[in-house]
Amino acid sequence: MWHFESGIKEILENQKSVFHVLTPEEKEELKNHISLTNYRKNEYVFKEGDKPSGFMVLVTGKVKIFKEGVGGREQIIRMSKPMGIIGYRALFADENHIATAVTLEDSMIANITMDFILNRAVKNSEFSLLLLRKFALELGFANSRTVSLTQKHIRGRLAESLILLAEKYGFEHDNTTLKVYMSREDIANLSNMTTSNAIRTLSTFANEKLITIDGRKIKILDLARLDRISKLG
Amino acid sequence: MWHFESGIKEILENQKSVFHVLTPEEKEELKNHISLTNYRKNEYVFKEGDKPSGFMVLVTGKVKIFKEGVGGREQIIRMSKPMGIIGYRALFADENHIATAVTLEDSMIANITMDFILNRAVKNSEFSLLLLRKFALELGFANSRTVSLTQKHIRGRLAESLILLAEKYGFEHDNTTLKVYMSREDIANLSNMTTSNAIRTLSTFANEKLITIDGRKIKILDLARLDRISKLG
DNA sequence: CCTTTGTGATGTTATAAAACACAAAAAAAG
DNA sequence: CTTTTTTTGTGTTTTATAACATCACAAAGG
Repeated sequence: MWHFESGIKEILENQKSVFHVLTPEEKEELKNHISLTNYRKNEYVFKEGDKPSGFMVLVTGKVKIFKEGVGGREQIIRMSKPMGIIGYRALFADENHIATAVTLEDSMIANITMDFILNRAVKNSEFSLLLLRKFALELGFANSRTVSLTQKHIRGRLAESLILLAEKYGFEHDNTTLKVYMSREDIANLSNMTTSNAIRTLSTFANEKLITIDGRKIKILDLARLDRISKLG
Repeated sequence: MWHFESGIKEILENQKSVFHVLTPEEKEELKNHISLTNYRKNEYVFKEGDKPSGFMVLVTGKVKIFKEGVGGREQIIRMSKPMGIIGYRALFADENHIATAVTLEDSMIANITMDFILNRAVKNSEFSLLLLRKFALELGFANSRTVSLTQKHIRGRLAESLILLAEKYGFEHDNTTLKVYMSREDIANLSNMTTSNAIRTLSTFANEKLITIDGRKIKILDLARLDRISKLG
């Protein structure tokens, strides 16, 4: 409802936005093809099976993207942070969404018409290359995750998830508290385990002084050792 | 050693080749940036950690692409067939390879310089869009596989792999024999299970008249039921 | 204020699949 | 043709983790 102007500015100028490589003219035109929407915490952005509405950029907030598996079990396949792009896979594959996006906190999301992306942006080869790079990185991430989630043991998977969250969202000013607050269930869905096992293993990690837990507030005490646990499997 | 000319022609003109969308001039120039190499069965095309040598197209043969996981356990993340592109993820991500490619049979592979791709091909927005589409489809596949491999039980995973192989490589003239001959170990590595369990479960499937096995020759007798087993988990 | 609902915590049991062990058969090498 | 190596097949044991069962506590709602 507010901050819309600064949201547009971010999308156009922020170094981390894919659109910052556009020419001034292209940026000007983009303004006519953008709409911004505010979402409250735990709102659906799109659902598995939905027809994609456009190319989306998360302006502020956090979003989880998950797939529904056997017996409704959710697997979080990606976490998005500001200036991250979402829903673009389905657009370029010309398919419906194969995953669901839900906000983790209040968020603002920009929706850019596919028409603009296809008929303007992609004509700019720097933009194309940047998108190709985004896809390549995400594909690499997905492939690595497949191996981790299938082969690592529970401790390794949880350690990897904690490191992932630390790298993605960073820390609060104390430099140890994870700047993301997820339910145990979400942590479990990110790490391919049951909620009970996420809770149990987090407790074990706390006992081992790798982390401290205070509700949803997680402090990383020993990143090096978490890393070893993750790499070991 | 032979068939090189027809190999080039395939790459330029086959509808399934990404390069068929290039203009005649671009195709002409591409000829100066291609090299063709023959590989024998079970040869490495590239290894995890290698610097990518170029954009590759599998002209003839079959290639498996796998990642090494915990304790050296291999996970096959992709199977490639003629006109499939390989090694492109690392190029666009500007990273070293994160997976290893090995031929399943004698194969011919074209290597196109990245210089040509970046400075010529990507300027053609139809080509860019096609590549973006390839990436989008592969990412969707990877995400779906992550969920299948982590959540489905052994029978479901094996059934899914058999269906995958059938869709990818098709059947011999009898319309039932899979047109791909893999070791039990490879089937296991594709399906995230141990070799023993792949062998055992294949035998079970044969007993249930879902398939017949004769060495590495697998006949699919009841695709519908395999599909149900796969979907059920 | 009490009731309901959601989340977190922990112990117990059940089970799917890995790990292990050993043959037999097939393929490759000498 | 024999020997060696690789691949396939099968039974047994072990183990990691899901499933289940409570319980405690906090938050939300009437």
